[in-house]
Amino acid sequence: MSIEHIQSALEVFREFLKERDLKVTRQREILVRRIMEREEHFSAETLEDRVKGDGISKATIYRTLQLLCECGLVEEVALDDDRRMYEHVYGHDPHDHIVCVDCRKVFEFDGKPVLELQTRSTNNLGFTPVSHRMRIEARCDLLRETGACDRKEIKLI
Amino acid sequence: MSIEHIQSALEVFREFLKERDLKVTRQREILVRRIMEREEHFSAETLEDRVKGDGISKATIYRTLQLLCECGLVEEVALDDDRRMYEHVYGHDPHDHIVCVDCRKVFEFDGKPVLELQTRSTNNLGFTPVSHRMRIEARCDLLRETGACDRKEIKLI
DNA sequence: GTGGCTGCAAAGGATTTGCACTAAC
DNA sequence: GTTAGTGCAAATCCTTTGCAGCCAC
Repeated sequence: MSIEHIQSALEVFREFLKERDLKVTRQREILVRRIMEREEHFSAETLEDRVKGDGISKATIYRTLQLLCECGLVEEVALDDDRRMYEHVYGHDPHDHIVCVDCRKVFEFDGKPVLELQTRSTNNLGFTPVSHRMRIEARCDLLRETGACDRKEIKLI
Repeated sequence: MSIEHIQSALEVFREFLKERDLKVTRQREILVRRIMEREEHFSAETLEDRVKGDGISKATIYRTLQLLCECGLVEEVALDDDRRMYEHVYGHDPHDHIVCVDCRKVFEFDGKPVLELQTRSTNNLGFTPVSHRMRIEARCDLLRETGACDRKEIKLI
C-alpha cells in the first residue's frame, strides 16, 4: 500500500478516535502503519513481530486491534480455528478466502457472489443482512499442475 | 432423531472405530446417543451438561468429539468465535447458518447455493473443493414483524 | 490538570496432555 | 493378556484485565 494510502488510512483512524474522544497515541499510529504497509493476513502474534523494537506491549496490540475492527479499517477473517486472524480492508474489494488443506496457503477470491447470496438468503427469510464470515477449504493440486496462478496468493503465517 | 436413526448412527461410529482398531466404550456410546437425540448445536461444555450424571470426564468429551468429526457424524460449525461449536450432520441436508446479531438465535438455511458457489469458485481457480465454513450475521427484526417464521429456528446455548 | 492509555503481570477460559489405573477385546 | 481409553490434574495457549504510572489533549 502506497504512502499516501497509509496516510489516508491513518486519517480515517484519527477521525474515528476523535469522534469517540479517544487519543491518538504513538503506539496506535505505529500499529496502523505496520498493518497497512503489508498486504498480508496477520494475527496478534505476527503483528507483535512486525512492531518488534517499537516497544509496544501485547496488551496494547490486542486493544488496538479491537478499535481498528470497530473503526472498519481491519476485519477479522476466518482463516484459523486456533487464533484470531485479521486483514486490513482499506481500499480492498470484497473477497473471501480459500485455504489449501495441504499447504495451508491462503487465496482470495471475488466476494460479490457471496455477498449476493448473503443478501438473497437473509432477505428471503426476513432478516436484514449485516455481514458474513466464510472460508473454503480446498486442495491446490490442480492449480499447481497448470501453473495458471495469476491470482493473489498469500502464504499464511 | 428417532431411536432407529440413533441406532444406525451408533452403528456407523462402531464401524469407524473397528476400522481403526479403536474400542467401543461405554463413554463413547453414551456421547453418541446424547448428541444424536437432540437437534441442537452444542459445545464441549453444553455436551458435558447433557451427560451430567453419566460419569464422563471433560477430557473424554474433547477426545470423543475429535473422533466423531473424523468419522463424519459430527461437524464443527462457525457459530461462535470463543469456543468450538458442533452439530451432528447424520441424515441432515447441507445447510449453513445465520446468527442474529441482536438475539443470538441461530437459523439454518439451504446450503445448496453455497455448495454450488464453493464448487464454482474453487474449480475456476484450479482447486479441488473439500469443504467450507460459513456464518452470516443478520438482524431478525423483519422476521419477527411479519411473524413468517416457519423455518428451523434454534436458540444458541 | 484530567482522563484516557500503556506496560506489566496476573487472571481467565477453552482445550490439550501426561500419567497411573481401568476396561475392551 | 495386550492395547487402548479414561479420569484427574496440570499444563498450554490465546486473550483479557487490574492497576500504577504515563502521556495526549
